[in-house]
Amino acid sequence: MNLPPLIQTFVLHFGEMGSRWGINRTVGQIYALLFLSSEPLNAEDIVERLGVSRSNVSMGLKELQSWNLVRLQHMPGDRRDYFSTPDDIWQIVRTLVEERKKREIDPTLTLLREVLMQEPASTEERHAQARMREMHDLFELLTDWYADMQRLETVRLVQLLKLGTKVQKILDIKDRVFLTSGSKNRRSSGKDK
Amino acid sequence: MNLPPLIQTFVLHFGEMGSRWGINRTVGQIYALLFLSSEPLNAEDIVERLGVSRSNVSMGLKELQSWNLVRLQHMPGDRRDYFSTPDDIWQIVRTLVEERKKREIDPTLTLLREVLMQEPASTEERHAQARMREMHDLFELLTDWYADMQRLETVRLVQLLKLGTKVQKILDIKDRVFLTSGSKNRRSSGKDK
DNA sequence: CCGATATTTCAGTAAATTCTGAAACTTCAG
DNA sequence: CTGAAGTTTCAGAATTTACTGAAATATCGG
Repeated sequence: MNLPPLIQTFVLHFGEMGSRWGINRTVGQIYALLFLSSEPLNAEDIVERLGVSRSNVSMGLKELQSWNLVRLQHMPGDRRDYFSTPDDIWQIVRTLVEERKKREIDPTLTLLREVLMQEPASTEERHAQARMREMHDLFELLTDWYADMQRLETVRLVQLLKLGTKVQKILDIKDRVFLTSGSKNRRSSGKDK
Repeated sequence: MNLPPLIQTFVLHFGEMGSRWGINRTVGQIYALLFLSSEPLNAEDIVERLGVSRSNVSMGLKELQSWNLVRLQHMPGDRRDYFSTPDDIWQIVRTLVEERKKREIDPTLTLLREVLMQEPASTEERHAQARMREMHDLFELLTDWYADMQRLETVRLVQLLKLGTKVQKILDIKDRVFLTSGSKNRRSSGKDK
């Protein structure tokens, strides 16, 4: 591996982290390298820097493309493929979450819906179905919320995240403003440190 | 594998899903089984139902315990260990997120902070550091937000998630309410990097 | 169409992970 | 203290996943 120390540290770390996710070490390293690079890299560049085989890089890049995590581009007068990551890191997060949802959450939701349609044949199955419904409802709540968030512009999304639970206080204020006529619809006042 | 069809479908699915996360098939299956079960199971129960070796179950349970994802309990007059998952599915989510943060995000944040302390030795390293700072700031924003959410009671958390982006509208209303006197105390817009 | 360059595929191997059975250890009742 | 029941550990086997080099395929300028 042929990298400046600072970059190497990061690349190795992401290689290991990749293993914890479904992604393999090389794919993690390639992405880390592209993420840090100021200009797009071609496959041969990556081979040199990471010291892995050309075919391994080819497969890794294919995998990253299937995740929509890299941009493919060309340099004038050069027919090699050059790869880079989006400049906007939030775009990366959005894509990552979207793809994981597509591969993990959506199939699970489909399966849960199917299983919930069936008639339970025993007490045991009845209880299991109740449990699955809890999971289904939770997943649905989360994906609906996620769809909402994904729709926001980044600036607003960041605003909202920065607010954190302060949003609760604002909701209380809103309640007070709109409930001037003594409605019973009050939100209880919580303490948030 | 000796399970009612409905339960088996779910258990198999979670086994495969487990592989996509860092977790192995058996561990995924064990958890799925415990999650659906109406009463706690001992290791031998799990062996029978999943048809895997006793030692495999033992290791799987150890792994789940290290994630704080199972409750260990005892039945009167029986010295075998019985395992179950929390009744409250939100508790499971909280634990899962907490543990993943501990294993994946926190070490990465530590590494990023260390690397950001160093003096870049080249233009390439300088650019890489800038990139790492973007990532650091993003992770920090997300973990701060997460800490806030983790602090909320479940009922309130669900309220908030259900609101989704409607919260935005309320924020706008709040702005209007508080800016009647042309104050400059507006919600800050954009990144403050 | 040719040859030069670039990329992908793929079969075989290497490496890593998972799983098992046997042995070691622990706990507890008598 | 003994032995039965329960649990964990661990070395090796089985399986899965990752990686490589060589061959096949694709692309393009001339």
